[in-house]
Amino acid sequence: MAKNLLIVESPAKAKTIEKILGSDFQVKSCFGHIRDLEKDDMGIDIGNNYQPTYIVPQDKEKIVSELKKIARSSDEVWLATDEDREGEAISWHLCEVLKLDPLLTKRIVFHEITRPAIESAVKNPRRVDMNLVQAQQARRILDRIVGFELSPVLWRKMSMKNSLSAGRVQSVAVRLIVEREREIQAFQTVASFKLEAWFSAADRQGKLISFKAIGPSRLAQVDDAEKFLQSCLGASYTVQDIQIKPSKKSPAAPFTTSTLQQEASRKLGYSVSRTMLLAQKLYESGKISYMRTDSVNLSDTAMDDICEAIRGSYGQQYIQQRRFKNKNESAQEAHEAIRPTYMADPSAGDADTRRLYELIWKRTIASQMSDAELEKTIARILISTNKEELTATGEVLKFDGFLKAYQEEEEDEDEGKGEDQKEGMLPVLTIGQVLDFKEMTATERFSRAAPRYTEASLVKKLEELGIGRPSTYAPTISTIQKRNYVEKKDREGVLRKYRILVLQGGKLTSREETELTGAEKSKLFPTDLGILVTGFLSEHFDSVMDYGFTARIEGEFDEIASGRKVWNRMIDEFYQPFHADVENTLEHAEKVSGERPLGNDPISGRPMVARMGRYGPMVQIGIANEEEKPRFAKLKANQSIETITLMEALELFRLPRMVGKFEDKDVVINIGRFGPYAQHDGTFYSLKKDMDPYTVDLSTIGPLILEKRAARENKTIRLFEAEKIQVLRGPYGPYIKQGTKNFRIPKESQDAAPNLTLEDCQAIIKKAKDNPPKRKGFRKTKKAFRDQS
DNA sequence: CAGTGAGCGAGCTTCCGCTTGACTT
Repeated sequence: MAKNLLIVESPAKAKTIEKILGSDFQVKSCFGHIRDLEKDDMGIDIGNNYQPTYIVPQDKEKIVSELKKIARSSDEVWLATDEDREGEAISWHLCEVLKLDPLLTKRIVFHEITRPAIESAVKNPRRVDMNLVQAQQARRILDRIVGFELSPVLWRKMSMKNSLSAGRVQSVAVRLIVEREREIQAFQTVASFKLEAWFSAADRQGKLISFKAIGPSRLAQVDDAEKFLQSCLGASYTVQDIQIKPSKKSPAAPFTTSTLQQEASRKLGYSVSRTMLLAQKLYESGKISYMRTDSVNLSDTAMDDICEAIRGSYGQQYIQQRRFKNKNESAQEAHEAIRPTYMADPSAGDADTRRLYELIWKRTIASQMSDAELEKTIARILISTNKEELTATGEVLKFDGFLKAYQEEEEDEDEGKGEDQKEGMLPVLTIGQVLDFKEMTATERFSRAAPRYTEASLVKKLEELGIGRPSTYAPTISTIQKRNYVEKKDREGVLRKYRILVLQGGKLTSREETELTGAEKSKLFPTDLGILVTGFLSEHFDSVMDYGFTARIEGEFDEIASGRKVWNRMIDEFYQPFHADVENTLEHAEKVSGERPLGNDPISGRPMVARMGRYGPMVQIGIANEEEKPRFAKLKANQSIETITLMEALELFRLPRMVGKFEDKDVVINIGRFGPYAQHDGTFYSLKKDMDPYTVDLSTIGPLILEKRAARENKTIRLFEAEKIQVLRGPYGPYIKQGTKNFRIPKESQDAAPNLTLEDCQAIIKKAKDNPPKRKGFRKTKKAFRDQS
């Protein structure tokens, strides 16, 4: 038995550290937080200075009892959780659970898993920092209060039934998307004309190449553009001035969680959750350092390793060591940047994992490489017939530097960027040279609204605002989609006409062309629900919904951490006004349904509205209390309460729809809880994605019925009719169905499913009933509790 | 599980931040 027990958060780290520390230490991991606030009564005694009640969640009981056991038989327990607010709190909870005195227990920290870092940490133990622990406790309690007081307000005041939620992070994330959408809707496109002239001249080898010069400024009206081109009729063009400017580009810092998610999205098209899943695999197999980090720092050993790799792959002249500073104020820097464990390690795993590894490898190596050196040439060209001048710009790469390994992907955030930037080489020009003119064009261009967020650009924005942490970006993005506040969608673009005026061969002509605009891929759109909930929360809880709220309270947490503020006083200052808003809203706010009048139904003359119903967005004909009952119809997936027209709404009432007879029985089409379906002979058949319930006919439904019927028969492996027992093929392999209940077949019998006898099946069912599956979650539900007693 | 949408009221839901597997019908 080892004398010392050392506890870290992550099991993968535990293994590495144990190797470094040798036989004196047994290193175990606690898998993150081991206690959390109880859920009943929020786990906070509001009237008693916000005293928290902590419990060990059910899924942590096992690890806690194991740690207790080992701690008892060890001489000394060392706490080596991460060096940030959460890590400090985990250490304190470990003290509480393992009955250690936080004032006496050794607490050590390191930011990198290297032998020198760990050996020096062990030589310099400190104690648990109770101020920091209290700052974490304040953070935890505030988040619980916000979440558990706001969510119930939504349950009461919103007109839909699903389990709505609100929180400090998720509600602001949704707000960003809702407001971006508003901006885009309100955006007024402005057209202008961009001037470009084409010339040709000889390059160094004497070969003629053509190059472009751009006009002095954009012209607002087509008349202005025409006038300008006209004024250039018969002009000659002379090089007036040439400027040569050296410039350089520097590599980006190594990856943090947020920048990795952004680049993997831009370069590889991965969702943030996919990136994190693959990164986790790489981390667990020892390929990369820890993947949830906000630090751009690299350890000294890593820097040496990287320089060695640069020397080997590119040569000494490509090395330029750099230390990057974090621009982010909210960063806690408990870990290193994300980097390969060993630069010499080749990539491995499946294609997707490999691509992510290579991205990390290249970004890491580039971060320690030389600047790229460029030479920019700017030539001013005079027009003889007017006072304007044109500018031709060329860029030449003198030394590639880090660009040899890695180039950061451009972001398409701002409008107009990119178009004028693709600069190539200019031919050799001399001052006074008269250029060979080919043509001049004025092309109509349009201003663009800010782009919709992608998952990754939303993460970037949240990080800038200091909202959320590396471990929560991906889960937050999932939550707001799962709650149906936000949808990730593609949108087809529309064709738009634009004009081009051309001056060529002494003649001015004009033509019209079309381009695709507004096409979107994997962008985040707010749903009607998201819009409605955000509007409600912003109206009644503006302080929490403020983009600066998190930054402000983080400042207060810092004051608690430095001992200048008492945690429960800070909570009280927040809680009093916040709770008053909650009470006030519960008492006075109207129920919200987002109702929007559409006009009158031309047949019945009754009023029609679009609004949020209990089961989602819908349109309604008539009013509830009238003699004739109202009629209802659900909105289609791509429609919204804010934009649906009377005509579109009337269309929706064409369901349910009889499309004819199949095998002498009626076929009726409708939309139900689980989407569009056909009903035939008492059986339901879900329509496929490409089948439109409003237009589909018997020629599509007939084959669908036959196909689903065949699939159903194919699903049955064995059938014991008398006992109502079936062996069926399911998405997770074969399973047994008795009446309406399903039973899992043990792994060892799965291959033998086609040969299972009735007795085999009954044995499996009996065994399953005797050993009910364990419930997951923090505590047993009340229902499960009742059922037991 | 598949024609809901009012209102009543039982019983339910809900947060953020640390960590990984367990396990699905």
